[in-house]
Amino acid sequence: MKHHLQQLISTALDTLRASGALDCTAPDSIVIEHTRDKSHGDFACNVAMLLAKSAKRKPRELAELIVGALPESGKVSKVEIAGPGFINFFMSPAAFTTVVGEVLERGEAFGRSTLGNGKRVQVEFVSANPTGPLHVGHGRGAAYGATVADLLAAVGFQVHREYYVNDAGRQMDILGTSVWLRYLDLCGETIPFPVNGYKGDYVWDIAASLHRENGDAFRHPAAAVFQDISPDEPAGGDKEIHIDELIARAKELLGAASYRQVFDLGLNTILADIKQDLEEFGVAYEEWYSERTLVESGKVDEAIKRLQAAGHVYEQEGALWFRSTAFGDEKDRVVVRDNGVKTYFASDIAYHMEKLERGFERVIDVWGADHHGYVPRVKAALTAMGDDPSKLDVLLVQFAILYRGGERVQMSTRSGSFVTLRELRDEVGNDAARFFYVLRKCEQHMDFDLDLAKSQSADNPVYYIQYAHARVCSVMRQLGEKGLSYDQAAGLKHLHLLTESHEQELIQALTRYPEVVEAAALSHEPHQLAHYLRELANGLHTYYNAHQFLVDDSGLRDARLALINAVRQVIHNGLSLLGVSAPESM
RNA sequence: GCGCCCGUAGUUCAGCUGGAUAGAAUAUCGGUCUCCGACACCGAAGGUCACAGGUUCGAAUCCUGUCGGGCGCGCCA
Repeated sequence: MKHHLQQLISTALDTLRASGALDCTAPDSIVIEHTRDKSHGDFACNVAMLLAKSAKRKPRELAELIVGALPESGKVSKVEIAGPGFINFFMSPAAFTTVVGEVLERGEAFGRSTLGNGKRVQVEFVSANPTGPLHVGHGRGAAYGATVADLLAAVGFQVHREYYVNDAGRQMDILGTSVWLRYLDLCGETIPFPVNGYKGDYVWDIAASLHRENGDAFRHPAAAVFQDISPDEPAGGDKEIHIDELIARAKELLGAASYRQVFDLGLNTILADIKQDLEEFGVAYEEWYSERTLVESGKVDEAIKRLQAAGHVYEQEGALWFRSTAFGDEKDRVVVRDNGVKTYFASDIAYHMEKLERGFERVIDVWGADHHGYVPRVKAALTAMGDDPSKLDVLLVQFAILYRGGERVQMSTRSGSFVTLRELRDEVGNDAARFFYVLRKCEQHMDFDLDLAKSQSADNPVYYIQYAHARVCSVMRQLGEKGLSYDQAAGLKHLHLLTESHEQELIQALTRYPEVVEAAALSHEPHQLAHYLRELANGLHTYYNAHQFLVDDSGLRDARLALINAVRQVIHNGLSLLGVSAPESM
């Protein structure tokens, strides 16, 4: 509908310019808005006010010209000029009612479009280090990223969902070493566990399975493990040095092959858990991209060479630095440490370089907001290598704060007392979790009320929307029980009988759905869809309370049932994009 | 100290990227089932859009400053 009006205005402007009646610059885009007040018609356009200056005309005068040049349209019943120069469109009722048939005919495809033209977009999200189970912070990134990806796919982009697996690097070494130390403990050694080690119960579990399958094969006396190791923090030492020395000792005592075996058990166990967790959450990926593969394929060295060749790398104090300040970063960044180890940032540069090499026209990263400081340096690296940094969109997701019984749930990664995504899903269910996570703009700090999310009451927006869907299904069941029939084709022929204001409002809401999906996708704002669905559900409940659907007049009955079935379909489609189920009864 | 995000009804949040009288939900108060599911509906009340300037036909929205909250500023990942 909006697109249709844009066409009309655009044609009118072309006509005026061609005839010389108007001399002005072309507008960047023609904005058609839904009016807030129905006395202003159904849609309004502000183009006359925007062009007034360059056309050197008064807005209202310009509006007159445009309206005079508008081509005929069967969908428009009246056009008015109002206020400072708004062009208000009143649509004919028939322009809206055709949507009912469209929804029923297209079914699950209604709302989908080819707007994206098959352009390849990569969406990378979650990408949590496989050093432990996902927690509720990752959950928001998962729900948000999955929904953004699904929305983009719905409007015609070819979407590649990807999880970057940090299976190389120091944190993973710390995990592997933690597993080994717990294993030694299970072997009967007395092990003072490092402050910087991973202390979660899952590390014990992995160590236990290592011990179960290998007996004492990896056992070394505690004395040998800790001989000449610098003291840990409680003993007055540096916890970072302490853990690094323990990692080196593990590699030395175990040898490369055994160390890798312990390391991989930890990695694979946790990664399998993460994959299962996400799958149960309705989050699927096209690819799990391994950092280790990236390193082993030589991509990291290649990226550093490219920076070097471009003259943006220098050596200082034994380390290799990338001059990111030349591209707007706050300070230069190390890519190779003085001990020869490449930094995480180095693989990140290589990873993003490689993403663009794969030919994606858009690359979207969903990051936790605590990583916002990394945006300038990654973009700087792309610029330095001669890539186009504007192809990369980094979407920052704020953390959610959980509330239970009105009290803030305390979480601390340090003490290991974080709430896992799995615990959240078990407590409130997948549907509520998916919905609540995307109910707010991603850059908004969010309060997640656990009690509300699990309450099966009107207060809970998930149940409210799902109930609207179930309610339509229930009416259709009643239809059969009462021995009445429903003829969809006849219903579509009698849509003109739907003259009640509730019916008109519902029909107009249906016409908005494709616009909402499009806007939500392009602006990466799933909350727009969530809010829309709530309004649509409200429209249905209101209608239900005001009118009887199963009336004796078969024409009217068919028309009403066609309408509510169309509403049911749109609720189903919308919830499905959000990863939420649409039950037939509750 | 510097940088990024945020500040809208008692509370949680929208506000279609600068438009017409700032909207929902929730909480509070008052109504509605002999009726397709009351897991619902209707109504009332609730605001100096943090504050102060500026930009223009027009600002919650854009620019500057102040105040308040969150996060980030490693040869960690």
